[in-house]
Amino acid sequence: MNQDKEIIGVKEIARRANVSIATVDRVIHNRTGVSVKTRNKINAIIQELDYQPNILASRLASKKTIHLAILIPSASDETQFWQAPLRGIRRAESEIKQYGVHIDTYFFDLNDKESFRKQARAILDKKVNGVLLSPSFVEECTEFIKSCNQKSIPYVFIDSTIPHQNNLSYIGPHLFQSGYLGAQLLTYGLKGNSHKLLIVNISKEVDNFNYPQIEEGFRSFFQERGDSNAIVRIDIRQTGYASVREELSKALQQHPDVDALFVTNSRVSSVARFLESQSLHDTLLIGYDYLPDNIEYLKKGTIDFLICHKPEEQGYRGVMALYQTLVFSASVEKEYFMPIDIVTRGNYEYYRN
Amino acid sequence: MNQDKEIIGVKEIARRANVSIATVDRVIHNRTGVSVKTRNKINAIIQELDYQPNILASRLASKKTIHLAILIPSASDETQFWQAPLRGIRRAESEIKQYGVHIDTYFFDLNDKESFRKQARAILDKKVNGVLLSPSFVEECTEFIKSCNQKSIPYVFIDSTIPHQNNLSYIGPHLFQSGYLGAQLLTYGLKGNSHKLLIVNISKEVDNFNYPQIEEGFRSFFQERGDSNAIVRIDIRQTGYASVREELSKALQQHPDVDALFVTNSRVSSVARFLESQSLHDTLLIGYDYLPDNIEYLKKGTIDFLICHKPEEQGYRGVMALYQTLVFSASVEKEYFMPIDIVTRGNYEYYRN
DNA sequence: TTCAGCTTCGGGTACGTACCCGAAAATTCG
DNA sequence: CGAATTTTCGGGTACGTACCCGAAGCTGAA
Repeated sequence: MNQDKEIIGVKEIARRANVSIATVDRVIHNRTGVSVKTRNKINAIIQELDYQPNILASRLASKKTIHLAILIPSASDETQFWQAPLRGIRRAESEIKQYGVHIDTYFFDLNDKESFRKQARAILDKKVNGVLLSPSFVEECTEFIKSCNQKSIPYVFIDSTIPHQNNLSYIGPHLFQSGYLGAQLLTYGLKGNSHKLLIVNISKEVDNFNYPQIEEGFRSFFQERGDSNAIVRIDIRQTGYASVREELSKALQQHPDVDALFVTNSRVSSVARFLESQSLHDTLLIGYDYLPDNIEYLKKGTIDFLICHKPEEQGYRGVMALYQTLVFSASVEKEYFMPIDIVTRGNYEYYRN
Repeated sequence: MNQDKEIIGVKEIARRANVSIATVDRVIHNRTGVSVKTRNKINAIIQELDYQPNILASRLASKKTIHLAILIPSASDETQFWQAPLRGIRRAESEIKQYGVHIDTYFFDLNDKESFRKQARAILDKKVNGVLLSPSFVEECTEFIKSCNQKSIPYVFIDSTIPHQNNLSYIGPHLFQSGYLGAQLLTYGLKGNSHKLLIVNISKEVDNFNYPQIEEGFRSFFQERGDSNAIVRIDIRQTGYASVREELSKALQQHPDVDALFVTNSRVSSVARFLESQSLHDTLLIGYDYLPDNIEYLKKGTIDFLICHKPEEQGYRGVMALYQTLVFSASVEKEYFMPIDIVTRGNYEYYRN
């Protein structure tokens, strides 16, 4: 009804401060060449008027383009997980490329630490204004971000994190809580409180921050309740199906009375395949990520629940976080935890990554 | 690495066509005053160069503002549900108001059809370029959108829909599937397949498209499985707690062996309150929406699951859909189904509406 | 032929901000 | 005290598009 407040711009600020537009501009961009007195006066007016710069005009007038580098694992046959963050990154790119943002993507091999190092070096060789990366290898990554710190290049972690670093933001799951939820879902499906549960960890990496946190959350749920469940854990270091089958066979021979399995990552489809081959239809199975293979077993009922942390949105938000800080100097939450989504047969059709 | 194609603009088109920028502009906007010959020549060049207008410059130079009207229920004490869509609308507004979009919000009372009519008329009296509305009252809404059709004003439905209308888009849940999921979650928590289930519908409205769809989905799950559950349904037409208590008491006296309750909307907290007062802690309870009252009972374990359709995002997307079509003539999906989210004690902390 | 009326088109300014360049004022130094 | 710096500031142009205004050119009627 009422047209609220007039939109005001640098011109109005300049008029009120009795200075030129150029001076106001200098203050806004924290450039040098303004006396303290003038600067304060202008800042006061900006505060008072709650000035919001016109992004359109700003980006239009600015000639410089912003260069962002992305450093993530390539999506392999083994797990297509990283396709999703990449989709989110592409989506962000197409939204902001007309605003003068350019994105270069660098992939590394999750089985090859050296490839990470190499790509990291390649990024440092180019002039880059910000980096979005998955800190998959702790040591190599620490080295890389040391250089970024020196050059004052902001960087954002997605999917996993390294604690106590100078990263602009971490965008990803709260893994402890995610494991906790997995335990709750299993419990809900199992009557009584003395069961045998199997945690399955299929991964080449040993020195990883992630899985321990998930497992901790998982166990803590039962501790809180004082349940007398027996929880067994197995590690499978070779990710191919053959080795998964072998290790699982062994484990189930040793513990034939397992009621439920909890797989700590997206390779749950391998486990589902095994369970199906053994006609173990009543065993509960929970794992991670909205991947085609997993969804197939979800549909059939072999997998009961998938937990998912919106990987596509992680990519999207990661890029946007860099964009926001670099273009608007906007502040960003240091830790942005993704929702812990539950995907099941009844809602997978409408799930959005 | 390589700087792809040069970005070309109207200036370049004008140069190639040997005309002025103004003429190119006329062609782009289908304005009159250009000879057929010139028009064709320019169009050919636009095609050839795959010209993409610079949105920044375009919006900056254009003086006209777009007026959007929002027509949604006011958030009452009874249910704060509509606060969430409103938040999303405000968020969208703050993003695009600098692009020359103005939003006016009109609230109506869910207990008063006349208030809907009145606000609808108010909207039609003003010059409006697009409308976002919740079609809560079928008859009144049908009348309203008839006028919109006549005036060629695009309109978007959120949260619920009226089938076979000329709406630009529907943004909201797939209700059938949502009820289906509710049934699946109950089943997962109940061993065996012969239980007594109670569907609770607390609402003043009778002629509503929504609840029947949810119930249909709910029942269809058990039909598929061939379960022999007994499903009872009660309708509570007064939404205050007193009447909820009374009706539920009656129902539970008649059916003392109820194992689980499914509440078809956000008033599940009233039911939880009743169950708690009766110390019925083992009865499963599922309902809708991420509201403070509901979350309290979720934490305590009285409510087992809440199903949620991202109401905030519905508001946000609704506004953006109108913006996209009106500003960029972008096409929009006629039906955009929201995810059917499962909120429970283990993940409510990180849920995002 | 002249002039009114119409069609077709180009010049030029504006949108709000970024930033170059040079001028004026303040400061330092010999 | 004058000159050389340095600091502080304003004018003005550019970004790519929208759109006003008026100038040609053309048509047809008197």
